[in-house]
Amino acid sequence: MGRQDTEMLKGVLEGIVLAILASRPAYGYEITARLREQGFTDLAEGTIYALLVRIEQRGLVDVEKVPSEKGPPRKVYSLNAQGRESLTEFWRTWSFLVERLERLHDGKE
Amino acid sequence: MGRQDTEMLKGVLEGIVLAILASRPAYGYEITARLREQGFTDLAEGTIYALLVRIEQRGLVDVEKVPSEKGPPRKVYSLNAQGRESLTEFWRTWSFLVERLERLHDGKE
DNA sequence: CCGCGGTACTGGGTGTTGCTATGTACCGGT
DNA sequence: ACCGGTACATAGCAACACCCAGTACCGCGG
Repeated sequence: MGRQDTEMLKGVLEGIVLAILASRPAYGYEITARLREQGFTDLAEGTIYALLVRIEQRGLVDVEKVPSEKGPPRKVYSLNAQGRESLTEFWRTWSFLVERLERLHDGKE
Repeated sequence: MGRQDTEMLKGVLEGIVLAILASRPAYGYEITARLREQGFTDLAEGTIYALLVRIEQRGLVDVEKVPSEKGPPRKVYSLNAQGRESLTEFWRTWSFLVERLERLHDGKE
């Protein structure tokens, strides 16, 4: 992926992470790995950690430190009520965008 | 629209403008007005002008100055070959994103 | 036993982008 | 003569994803 793609991720990536956490709690390293498997091959590791810090500071997630068998303790994030609200809001905005762009793609205006 | 929305526009807005120019040439003031009509109510005027300057510098559009009946001359932008290529690339990335997010929304992973 | 690779998190600095705010300029109607 | 709508330009700001380097913990092979 190139320059344009990384710009397009802005804002969207947060929604993606919230959506992942909505299905079940997860920690940074795991999220990065999963996203890379799912096609975001160039995703930088530091990006996810920074994003997690941000959404934690905004109170969208709860954090629990869990010891790992294979390295330093994991910070497991889980979506709380405010996070679910934010996710709903994200889907609303996302749907709006998708709808607008579909119209543009079909050349309706 | 709020904070999240403006972040989500990043990168996408360029694709939107390219798509608009693909259907027919247009000038900045006109593009801003059209986008506002189509739901991007909070779109700042300066944003479009800055964006047009950028895509011009990257050689994606051709520019022609056309006198207006109601004000200063318009700078009419039209998509050139390179711009069409860039637009195709944009749609490819966009489709990828839409596909990923659809999967997340349907809770498939 | 010691380095090495995999796991896991952290932090500083950079570039791109959209927003805010302000300024310039042209025109017609009152 | 002024005001509002048309039309463009730009300097400064904040947010975000990136790059890069560092820290730390573990098990394994030499």
